[in-house]
Amino acid sequence: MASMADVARRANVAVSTVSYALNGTRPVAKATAERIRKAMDELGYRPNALARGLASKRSRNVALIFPMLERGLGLTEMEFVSAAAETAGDLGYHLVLWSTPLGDTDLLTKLTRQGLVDGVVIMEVHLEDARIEMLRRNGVPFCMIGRTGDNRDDPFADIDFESTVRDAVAHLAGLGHRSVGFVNHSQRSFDTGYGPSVRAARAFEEAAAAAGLHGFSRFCDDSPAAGREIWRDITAAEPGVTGLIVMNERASAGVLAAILQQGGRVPEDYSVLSVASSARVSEMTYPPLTTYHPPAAELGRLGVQVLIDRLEGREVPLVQQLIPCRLVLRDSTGPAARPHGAGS
Amino acid sequence: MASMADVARRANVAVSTVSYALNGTRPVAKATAERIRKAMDELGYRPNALARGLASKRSRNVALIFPMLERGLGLTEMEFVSAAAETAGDLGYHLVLWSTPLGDTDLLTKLTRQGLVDGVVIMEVHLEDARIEMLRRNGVPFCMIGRTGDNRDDPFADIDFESTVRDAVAHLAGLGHRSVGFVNHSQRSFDTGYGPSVRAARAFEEAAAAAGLHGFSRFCDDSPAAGREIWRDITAAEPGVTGLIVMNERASAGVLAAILQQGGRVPEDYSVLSVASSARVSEMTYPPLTTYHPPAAELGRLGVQVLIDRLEGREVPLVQQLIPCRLVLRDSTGPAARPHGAGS
DNA sequence: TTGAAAGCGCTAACAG
DNA sequence: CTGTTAGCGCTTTCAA
Repeated sequence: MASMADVARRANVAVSTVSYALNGTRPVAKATAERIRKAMDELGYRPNALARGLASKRSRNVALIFPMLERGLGLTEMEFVSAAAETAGDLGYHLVLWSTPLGDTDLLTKLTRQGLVDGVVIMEVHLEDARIEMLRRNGVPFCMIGRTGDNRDDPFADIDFESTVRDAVAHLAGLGHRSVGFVNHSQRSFDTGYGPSVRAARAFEEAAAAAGLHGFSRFCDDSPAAGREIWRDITAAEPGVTGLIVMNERASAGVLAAILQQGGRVPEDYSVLSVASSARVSEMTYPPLTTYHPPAAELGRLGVQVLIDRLEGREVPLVQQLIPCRLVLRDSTGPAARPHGAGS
Repeated sequence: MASMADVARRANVAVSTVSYALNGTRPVAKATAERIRKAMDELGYRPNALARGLASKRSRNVALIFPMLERGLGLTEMEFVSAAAETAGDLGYHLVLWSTPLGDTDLLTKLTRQGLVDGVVIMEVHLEDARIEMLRRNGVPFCMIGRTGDNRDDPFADIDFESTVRDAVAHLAGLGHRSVGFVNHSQRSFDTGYGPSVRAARAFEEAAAAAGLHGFSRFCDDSPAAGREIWRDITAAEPGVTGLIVMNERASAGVLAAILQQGGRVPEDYSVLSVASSARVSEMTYPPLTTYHPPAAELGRLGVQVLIDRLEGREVPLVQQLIPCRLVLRDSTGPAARPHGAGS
């Protein structure tokens, strides 16, 4: 493997000149630069990333802190990771994947101190997140996907759950629905301060009240079975229901199945509107779900872009960006029917 | 950030001794070792990954070569990546994600020469794959997920499509189906030598013949719309069909929808058996799909394990492992009905 | 059982 | 505009 010294020798210059030419850190005469360039590709030279990092104290690696979740990762996460990796590459960085359990601050501290990465993008941030405090304390540059409750001046990119849920409620209200339910993630996710659960729950209450309709909420485990059960529960407790907003991808299939099984029709009798569910999954159900798709790729791109901007010391304003989900109409929503699934 | 010199000073030993103690590369007196250990955690010392890598010429990083596909990544890939990252971490390695277009050998060569990683796990290997040839030529240690056509002595882990498809055919044959179709990925995927498409197609032909049933195949683009279309095509051309094996996750929903739309019932009139489709997606359809689930996590684990074994120079036999998909019974298959969807 | 010292390949003063 | 040189923090000979 050709080293910088080899290149220097072949071009008849000092190694430093090669370095300067390579990084543009200092002006180099045109002729010299050309000789160096030539020597480089005759030798197939590639700078050694480790040596460069060690000397410059900048590895040009960033880590993606990637949750190990019991509930597993979804397609949204896949899109996110994919976009993050691509963006890092485009900006001349490498993306390292750190798969860590949510609570494990110690592991994160260890990883962080190894000097392998210049900063981190951290997923699945909770309202109170010990990991964020650790990063702040240790001066590790970071960008959050999601955000803490107390956040002030740390950069983040997150889904705008508030506006998305508001839009969803407005969408159903506009179709004439007067009694609308919200199916959230599990009670546990809410209790542990999982941002989406907490913010969406609050936003739903407010939006329903503002729209003057009867709104009610349910927590629901992330599984089709739980979705089926929650529908039974809802029809028992809320006989007037005609519209449902579901922010729980796995449960949504169960809800649809339960409705059909009871002889209900979607969307003639009930409208089901999915929130923050990936395109690939929403198109699989019967009927295909009208959905607010999460901006997964945008978030991935933005997260690493913002982080790298900071690392490069650019004079950038603090980025705290909220991106709403985008409505994709499919076949699960329509004008409200009379209650009790009486048909149209 | 405390360095090794700091630790050495505090423990009253030479840096080399600290190094030896840390790596167990040379015996160190018990008392000395203890003093060093103490100094280390008083200082919160963590060895610098770059320096260590530069000096030892082993970065303890491995890359995952991660395809940038037009058709996008699925949940199977997510599970795979997740398991790979976790395994790498468990073995004391870091996983770097290299998102590269399938054909881009040059990019890969560049990345590879930077000395950031000791080896690579490469996904989405095609029957003829220029990337593999490049890795071989440049002496980059690797482990394939999938395999080339000419493969001899390179390690790989792959889904056993042959046996899986054979099992799938046997499953339907056992239920009394005599006319069975196979819905593959796109014609293009087959033509470009995408292993799963090619191997499964061949395996289906053979298994159908061996089982003495009428088998026919169709290529199908990866989308629900294409799935719907293919079903119309099939019912027109193969009126006797009662069973379908679908190795195309996105198309499967379309197939189901088209069947229902034509008034057919699943599984009473038609059995639909999904192959290599993730659990999270198969459970979303109506009815939920009986599926042969891909061993994504196992492959991810195995891939990095095998690679790291080689990197550590362990005396390991060549691993070329095929893992079959695992049958999960859901509601889309049942005993064969009389043809024409006449019902039971 | 331990130390001293020469690099690993590069960057970034410092000096011309 | 270019060269010399001292590290970056570690591993690993060589020598004791």
